[in-house]
Amino acid sequence: MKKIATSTISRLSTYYRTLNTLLNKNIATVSSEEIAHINGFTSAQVRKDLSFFGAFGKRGLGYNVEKLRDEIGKILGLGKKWNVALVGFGNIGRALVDYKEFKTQGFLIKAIFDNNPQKVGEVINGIKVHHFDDSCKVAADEKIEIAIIAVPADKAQQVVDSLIGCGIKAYLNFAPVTIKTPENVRVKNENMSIELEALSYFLTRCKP
Amino acid sequence: MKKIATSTISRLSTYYRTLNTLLNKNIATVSSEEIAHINGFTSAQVRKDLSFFGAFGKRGLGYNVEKLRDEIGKILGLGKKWNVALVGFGNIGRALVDYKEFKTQGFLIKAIFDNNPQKVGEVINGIKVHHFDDSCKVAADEKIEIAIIAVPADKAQQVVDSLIGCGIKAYLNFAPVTIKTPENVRVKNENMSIELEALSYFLTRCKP
DNA sequence: AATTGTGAACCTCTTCACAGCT
DNA sequence: AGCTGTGAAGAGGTTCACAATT
Repeated sequence: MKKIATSTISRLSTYYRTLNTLLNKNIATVSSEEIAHINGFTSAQVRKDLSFFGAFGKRGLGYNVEKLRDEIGKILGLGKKWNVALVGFGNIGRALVDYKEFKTQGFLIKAIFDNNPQKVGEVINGIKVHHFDDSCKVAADEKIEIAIIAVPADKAQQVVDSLIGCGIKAYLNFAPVTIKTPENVRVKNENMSIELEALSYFLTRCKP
Repeated sequence: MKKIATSTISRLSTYYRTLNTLLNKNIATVSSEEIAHINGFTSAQVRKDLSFFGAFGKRGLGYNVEKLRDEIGKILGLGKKWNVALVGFGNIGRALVDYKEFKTQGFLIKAIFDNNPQKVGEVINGIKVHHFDDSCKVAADEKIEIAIIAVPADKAQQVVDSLIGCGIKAYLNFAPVTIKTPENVRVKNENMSIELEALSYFLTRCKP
């Protein structure tokens, strides 16, 4: 299969969200120009992104909002529910358990792992906190496909190494370190400090 | 000034973190090859990124860890403390108040804003929750330079519009919407669902 | 001998511009 | 007439490869 840029995939997510919003407003048809304008892209970019996966519009008319939403959902694999494990039940971890957006997009946290004996056994929103030693067994039982890494930076690599051994191939990493994985494993980073530092750079360089 | 790619800036943040780690291990000198290897980049990339800002190494020897760390810190504007406001005191907001990494990188949350009267007046880690109506006054008093947006998606744009009116020019946005701003204002997005959807795409497309 | 700093080559992503449908 | 879909052109970012330096 042709390789698709990660920037294209991330824009598809944005289009998906936009189309859902339009659908809630009972708007039936939309042009690439409108989708672009809402999100600050160009219309050519929108059409090009979609063209990698097929021809979903009608020339002269635009796109059917619901149909395009569903097509993008299919591309992104959002038709199914994904079983997610949360690793690390500190501040970030606790916030993520309550983050509504995950559930609405079909990402269901099915298990929580932590090493702290005081936390093990706790139940939040019906989700049980397990000791990390049991992660492989629980991951298999719950058919976990994605792990969210919310452990301290110096533990992140070993946690991921261990979970790769349990067969988990996709990670959302909140720890501020680069995690090394084999080719067939994917890590996405959510690094809040890096974004803040980009703002710091901007404010420092771009004084009025 | 020459325009620098945002990817370069984000890698500089990574180098900065790497150099701090090396410094803690009392390592005095490092090569571009080593920095690259730790983070999964190429050595040419590391040298090119640095070259936009100056010549910090010694040919044949490499870079002095502490000196390079300080130079990158200077580039990113990390020499000073940044005063940050947190807008929205829900799940995400509460987690961010306790997020240690912000403080260690010099980003100090000085004020919290929320509309909920039950939350207004609350004090966390010595930080007071103010009503959003008072945001301009408090932002001025606390010399706020950066705002973290942790409000629901449908409120994010109006919150930012209002804060731009108070003179805040840099935003870290956790709401899953595209925020429109004038040229001289910068928004960085921290969109966890987009990253998860990229993992969903990967798992769907790249089956073994 | 080792490693930097950098122009040039290369590759990837974005935008243009227009033929082709509706 | 209006808007999509797309090859080609353009812009931007990354890697190469080597002269310069310690």
